[in-house]
Amino acid sequence: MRKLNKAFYERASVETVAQELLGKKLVCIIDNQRVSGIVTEVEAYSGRNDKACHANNELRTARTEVMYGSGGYTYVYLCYGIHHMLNIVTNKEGLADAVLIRAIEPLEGTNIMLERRKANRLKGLTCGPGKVGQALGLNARLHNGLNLESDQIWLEDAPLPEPHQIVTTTRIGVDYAEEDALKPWRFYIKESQWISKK
DNA sequence: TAGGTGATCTTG
DNA sequence: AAGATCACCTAT
Repeated sequence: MRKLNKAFYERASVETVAQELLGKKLVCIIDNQRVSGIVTEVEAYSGRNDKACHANNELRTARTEVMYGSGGYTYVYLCYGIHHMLNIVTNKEGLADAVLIRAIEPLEGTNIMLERRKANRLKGLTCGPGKVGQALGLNARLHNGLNLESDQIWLEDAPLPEPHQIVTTTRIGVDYAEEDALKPWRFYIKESQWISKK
């Protein structure tokens, strides 16, 4: 299956890219260990008119810099001192949008993911953004700004889920974002067993 | 339902 | 230079 390319990520609508990432295959080769999974839950964040986004109000710092680059790169950051969160940078250079990968369905390398997560069953293994980062072996210092057409991490094309299989809700954990907390920018696959919260 | 955890950002 | 904040997870 072919890798999703720059044209896919550089599109102007981050909500569209977010929805279309559902069902795609995420492959990661970190520490020589190949693991993969199907994307089951995502959230869109926009650098303009979205108080929930780290790059809101054109905020430009060392951390947010990668989001201002062109689409098709990783944005990995540490949250609450513990969780390494994987985001996909979208849109053109200068426009800081990103999609948070919140859950995947484990596919290849499940033994490695179980070991990294110190778990003994697939149920609950990768349903939540912190769990995804841990299962993939991601680290904010090492894996921020990676090209998604590289051989370390990429997404492979797959058929879109039917519209009726996609559930749309508000985003998790963004209550502080006032009116933007109401944006319906979280998307997940309805019947998937790997969802952070139904 | 509370607490752990540490980088990041803002304020003084 | 210090303190508040934070796109979460796990265990009581």
